[in-house]
Parts: sequence; structure tokens; C-alpha cells
Amino acid sequence: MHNNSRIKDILRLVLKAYGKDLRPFKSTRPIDELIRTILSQNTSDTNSLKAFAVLKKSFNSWEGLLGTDTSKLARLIEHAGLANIKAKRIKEVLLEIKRREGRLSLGVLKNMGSPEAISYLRSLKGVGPKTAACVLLFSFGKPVMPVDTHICRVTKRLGLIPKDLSIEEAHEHLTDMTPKSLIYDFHLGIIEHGRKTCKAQNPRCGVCLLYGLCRFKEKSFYKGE
DNA sequence: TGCCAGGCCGGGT
DNA sequence: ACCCGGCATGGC
Repeated sequence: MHNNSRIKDILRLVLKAYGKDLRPFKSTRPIDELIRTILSQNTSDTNSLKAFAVLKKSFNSWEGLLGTDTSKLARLIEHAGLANIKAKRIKEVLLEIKRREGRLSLGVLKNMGSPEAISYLRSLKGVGPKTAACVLLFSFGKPVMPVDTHICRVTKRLGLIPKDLSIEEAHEHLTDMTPKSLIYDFHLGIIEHGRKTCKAQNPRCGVCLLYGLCRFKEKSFYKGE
């Protein structure tokens, strides 16, 4: 637990600046979360949420999705981009869950430890470290940090993790070093920090003030600031 | 106009 | 164990 005090510092600043904007934890249904997260892979929120809304509207239950052919599914989710890949992933992942569990449910994860649950999810083709972490955190409240490209960049820049970590290693490091009860807030806070105010340096944001962490500088940082 | 968004897989070294 | 190309829409 090397960087423990530093991460607490940063957590405090992030929560002070953005805590009030974060939606409180409310667990989402695991299959919903899984589908939503696959749609979000390498895709903006607005596009993936639009596609998810179309899917929800198209099916009474996800059982209905299993009988739909993949090309038709791809048309339904075209707003999300990468639609052919995602349609195939969603359908095959759901089929595999149904095959394993006898029904379309991830309830089996509830009583698993995090490592076991991660292995289970990642053995589904199309589910990588980020998608697995989202399901475990947002549906089951397990202390697992989802790391996307933005979080990876920012935490490296903050010096919380070494710059040469792969994204998979970053998941492990950040999960380990963040106090369990704060993983959810930290994840959302960093996302919020990037999404909103800190396109330029924000005079009310302690993270920007202390660490110069405004979004517009990220590119130059990664070209070797 | 080009770049990038809450990734992941498969194939090559 | 890494590295890379492919996948593809919409917003700025």
C-alpha cells in the first residue's frame, strides 16, 4: 500500500469539487449493466446510452434478444458504433450465461469473492477487465475499480500508478490502493472531473490547482510533458 | 477536417 | 509477455 496518503489527498480534493454532482450508489441489474457496458466500449456516453435505450424499448425482457438474429441486433444498436462486433458480443455472452446458469441471471456472482467473480466474467468472450469491473462495482457493489483510458491517463499523471502499467495492471493497482468504501466515488469523481469543468483549468477545483490536472493538458503530457 | 469517446479480440513477434 | 490492426458512429 505505498501511495496511500497521496491517494487520500487526491480523493478528498476530487470529492470536494465533484462529490455533490455524483449520483449516489444504487445497484443496477447485472444483465442490464453488462449490456450497457459492452455498448459503451470505446464509445461516448451519448452514443452508447442511445443504443441502450433502443434495446430496452425493443424487448420486454432480454430473453427476447436471444432469438433475434445478429444483423438485426446490429441495426438496433448502430448508434453505439462498432455495432457488428457489439451485437455478436452481447448475444453470445447472454447465450453463454444462460447455458451456464440455466437462466439469464448473474446472481451466482453475488457470493463470490472479487477475484473469482472477475474470472467468471472475463471468461465470457467480449468481457475484458473494464466491463467485468463495471458489473461487479455497479451491480454488486464489490470493491473493484473500473479503469478506462481516461482514468488510466489521469491516475498516471497524478503519480498514483507508474506510467508504464498496462491497463490490466492498472485495475489491480488502483483497486488495491483505493479505500474500499471510496472506489465508487473515486471512479465517478475522476470521470466527472474530466467530463465537465476541467476542459480548462478550473479555479475551484483543488485537483487542478494542486496538480495542474486539467483536461486540455493531457495530450501534451502524454507526448512527454 | 480529423480526432476521440468509460475496449476487446486475434494474430504476430 | 507486449504490440498492433480492426472495428465504426456522432460530437466538437
